[in-house]
Amino acid sequence: MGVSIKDIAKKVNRSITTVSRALNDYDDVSPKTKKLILETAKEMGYSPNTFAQRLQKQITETIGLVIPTFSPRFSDPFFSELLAGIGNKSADLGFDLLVSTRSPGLDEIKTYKELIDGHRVDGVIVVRTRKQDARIEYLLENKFPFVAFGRTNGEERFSYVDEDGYYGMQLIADHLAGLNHRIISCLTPDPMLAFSQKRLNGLRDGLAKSGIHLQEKYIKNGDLTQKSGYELGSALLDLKERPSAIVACNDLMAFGAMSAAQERGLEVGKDISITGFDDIRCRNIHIPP
Amino acid sequence: MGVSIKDIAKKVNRSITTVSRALNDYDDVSPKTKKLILETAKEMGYSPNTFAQRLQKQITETIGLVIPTFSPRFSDPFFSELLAGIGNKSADLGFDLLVSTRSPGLDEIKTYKELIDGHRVDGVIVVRTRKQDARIEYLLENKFPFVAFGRTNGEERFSYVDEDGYYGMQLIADHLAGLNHRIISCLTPDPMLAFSQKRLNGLRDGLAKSGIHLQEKYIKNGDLTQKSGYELGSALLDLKERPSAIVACNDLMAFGAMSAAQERGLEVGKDISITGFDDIRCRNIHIPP
DNA sequence: TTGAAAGCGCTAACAC
DNA sequence: GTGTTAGCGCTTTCAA
Repeated sequence: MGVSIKDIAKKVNRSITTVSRALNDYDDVSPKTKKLILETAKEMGYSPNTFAQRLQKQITETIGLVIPTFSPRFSDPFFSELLAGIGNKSADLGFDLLVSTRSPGLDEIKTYKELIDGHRVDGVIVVRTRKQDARIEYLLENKFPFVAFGRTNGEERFSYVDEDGYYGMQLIADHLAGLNHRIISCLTPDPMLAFSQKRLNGLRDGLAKSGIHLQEKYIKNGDLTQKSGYELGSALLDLKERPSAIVACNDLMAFGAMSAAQERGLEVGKDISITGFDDIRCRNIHIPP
Repeated sequence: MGVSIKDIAKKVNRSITTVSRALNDYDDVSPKTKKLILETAKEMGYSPNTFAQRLQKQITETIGLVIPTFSPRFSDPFFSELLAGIGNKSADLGFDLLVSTRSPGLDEIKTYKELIDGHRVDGVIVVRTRKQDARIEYLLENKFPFVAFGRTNGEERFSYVDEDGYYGMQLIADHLAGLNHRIISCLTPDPMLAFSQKRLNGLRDGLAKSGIHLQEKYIKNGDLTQKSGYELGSALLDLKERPSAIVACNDLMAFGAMSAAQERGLEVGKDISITGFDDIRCRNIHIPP
């Protein structure tokens, strides 16, 4: 094990109390002693035992993040950036980030239980909020601090960060209506995800304002991957009555749909309109001519 | 705070020692007492304070993972799957996974220092090994347990998990030579990455066996992204003497190069050969006709 | 300005 | 089989 305040205390001939105070920059330590202690500490390569500190202070300085892995959304660049953002900010604030990856279901809830009951984290971040979210129910029941990325279905009993998918989709609807599209299709994610319905509703309502009806058969559920976008896009484009616009609920599916269109000799942006949602980095290479 | 063994001890009228022993399933506790204690514990919703346990046992049951974020390799599906694999396995083994995201450089090393000196982790996983790797030097110097994903430059002073990129590229070289390609190009990642050189050497040596010389001007450094593959691929395809094959060091760059080829009216798999490396999931949608 | 002592929740020698 | 005691490394009253 490493150097402890006890070792420092012995070396400088002071009590561990004084050492602790000096180290924590209390002002009831003489400048001289403080200086001596600080120097000795550095010299001896001291660094505090996190667990001892946390046990004593009864806090963890740790944020929990359980990543749901069931759909490949996990490997979405959007998600990676989210993780990087959370990771960097946590580190900057001096918080540890405790990450688990679990598939939705019992194991997932069990992981939350362990984090909470074992006092391992001060709070958690819930990502990929679902319409009916067992994780959130559990946290709410246990009055445990958390922030969700995405709202659940209209409820606001907790803190969240979210984008306005409903409004965003309306903008898209307006844009497409302005381009005189009549048959418009939509690629949605797993309907269980909270943002799925919001975006779909936004599109539906937005189109309705322009007198366009979004037909059920032109709505396809995918899993947010490029592959899914390609497959569903292909299916849509092979319909007798082909849609003239494809609205994808995320960028990755939009890319997939673009591939499908190109494969059929369609020029994206001219013969067909395809929209995404996220603004991920690699979009540039897919900008239509 | 939650229930402690003290609370249980009081309730069942036993010493905390006995409670601790019962909870840890020692066999010097009478079955009756053990049963009573276990039931009471469950009833009271007891779960051990992880920090107290760790402080006492002097272990952390935690693995550290510092993700380098400087290049977008981070949002590579390949990398996401790696993370999911590490995350799931850690959880299964009862280990916490402490994740930081830092750009290579001083902050990164500082983060390692903090993890190690603060006794926060039992060991770390080093990912995206570099040819000259300050992280590994630091860990080696401090004799701290770690495993690297990828070897450094030929050295084997530590444990690692790695693929045989040299051999893999030779297979590719053989394949391309068999297709009678003469001008072959290569898209590499940042040369600072350990696997970069291995793969390039494998390709170079493999081609040499078939009497093909891999020319320097046909080797382009990118950053492993699709965008990078697109840009470098475009540059290569716009050369007067256009290569008939593009060997990308990862799948994402290969996809980018494919887009570049398609944009120029080339049919991938017929007019030009393009190879990747990784076997990421979404590859399917890019299978040439 | 400093130190002694208690205690965070737990485990583990050592007695009885 | 059970309890007493010490101690992991640290912070924080309370006295001096």
